Amino acid sequence: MSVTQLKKITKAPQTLRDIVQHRMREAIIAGHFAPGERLVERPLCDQLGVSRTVVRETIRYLEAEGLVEIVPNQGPIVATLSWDQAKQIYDVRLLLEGSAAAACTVVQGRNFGPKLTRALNAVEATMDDTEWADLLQATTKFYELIFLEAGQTIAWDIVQRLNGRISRLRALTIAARDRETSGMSHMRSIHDAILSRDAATARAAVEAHITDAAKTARGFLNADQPEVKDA
Amino acid sequence: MSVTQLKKITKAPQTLRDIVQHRMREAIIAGHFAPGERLVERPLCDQLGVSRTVVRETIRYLEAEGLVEIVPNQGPIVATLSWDQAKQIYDVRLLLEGSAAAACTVVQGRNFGPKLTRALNAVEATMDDTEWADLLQATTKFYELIFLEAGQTIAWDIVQRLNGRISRLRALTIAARDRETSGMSHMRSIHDAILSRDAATARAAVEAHITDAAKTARGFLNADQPEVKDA
DNA sequence: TACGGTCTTATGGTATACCATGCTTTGAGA
DNA sequence: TCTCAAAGCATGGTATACCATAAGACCGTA
Repeated sequence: MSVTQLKKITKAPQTLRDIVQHRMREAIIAGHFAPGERLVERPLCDQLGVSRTVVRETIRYLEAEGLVEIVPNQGPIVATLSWDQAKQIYDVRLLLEGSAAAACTVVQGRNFGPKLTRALNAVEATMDDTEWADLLQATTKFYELIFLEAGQTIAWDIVQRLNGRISRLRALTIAARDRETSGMSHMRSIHDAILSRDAATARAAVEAHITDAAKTARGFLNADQPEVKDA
Repeated sequence: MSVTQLKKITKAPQTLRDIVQHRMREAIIAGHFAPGERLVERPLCDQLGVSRTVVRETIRYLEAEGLVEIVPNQGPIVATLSWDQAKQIYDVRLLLEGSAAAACTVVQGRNFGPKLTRALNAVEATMDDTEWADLLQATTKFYELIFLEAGQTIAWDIVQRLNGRISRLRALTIAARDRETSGMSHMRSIHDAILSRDAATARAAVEAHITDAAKTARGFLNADQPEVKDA
């Protein structure tokens, strides 16, 4: 391949901001920062080895993403998550992912089936991993395939952003192994329904998957912070 | 009310960033900047009378919102909108707004009816205004009531953000007066269905409203930029 | 005249120093 | 021990200097 030359020309203009953004997002999602924890600029600069400008811009971006909140006269903190918010997020995912799966049954191309099957197998393969991040990534890839095949890139962006906000919950639900087996069976149902082009069943399977995850998550979140956030 | 005292204590910690952010967002949404137009930092600093830092952070935020795109090695431009993207946005709105209206039929409080009626009347009142922004705002308020009553604040955030990205289209569709009357009748249907707690009809009315708007928008966008954006 | 290489310039990107403000904490005095 | 003031700290905000790069102008040569 002459990709080498092309790569050189189209060389990744990955800016420092992008790297820092990615790193911080990952750090928050991975739970490296606790929710509510303050994100003090200058220490972050030291840790990351970049200037304040970069950190500040990154924080702005993550604020817009909902991963970071700004406390007036105090600065940025890692966004906290109430059960009410989490429930709303699961509700939106229910709509978007259900719709994507249904659309996918109609518009899927001829080589989509094998790809989806491979993705499902990848999920199953990571099931026994000790590293929960791998399973999370495999699951993400599975859904990404569905959204992209349905041509719903914007909805996928929204879902990904929402997933970032409930990443801690997702990690917790994954840690619950008993749920995983049911999660796996749900995903198999989704896979089968899509390949047999059964829109209604596909949507139902997705909704079952998410409802199940939400139910598991609720237990954790209620135990975590039982107090109700006022309006 | 002792609001005065409270106001003083809780005095708006509105930072410069917030102001600039708001101003620029409004400017883009109002069409003051053309899509694809470059947002050169230093001139913006001069125009707004602020430093580059503020402008840059604002641009990061708007980038995350999807209002601004970054062209590698060139800098930020006002986001462009292809018909495919617009269609996706209308599709997501279809799901979220339909769902909100349906939920609203169930959970609405006793004083919600009058409020919704007032909002509907406000829309009708602005119908003859020359200023399209007023009608847009009244329409927004109408839907906001529905989302908040349904307790779907996150979905409302998403819809608002999406609306920002298709603001030009919304302005154009509003300029088409013939659509407005039908839009008004659609909103009246939504209003009536919600108040009579008829979920299915409410959802259908919302979907009719959006589908209609999308159809009108399509004409404008196809005329605007017929070329297809490559993947 | 046309082509190609170099130089300038404008812009994005980064780093750093500085000031004002508002918490928070700590310490001194009552 | 309690209270209040002052100092420290973190942030918001600003200005500026520096580098890299991309685009365009300019000039020299064929």
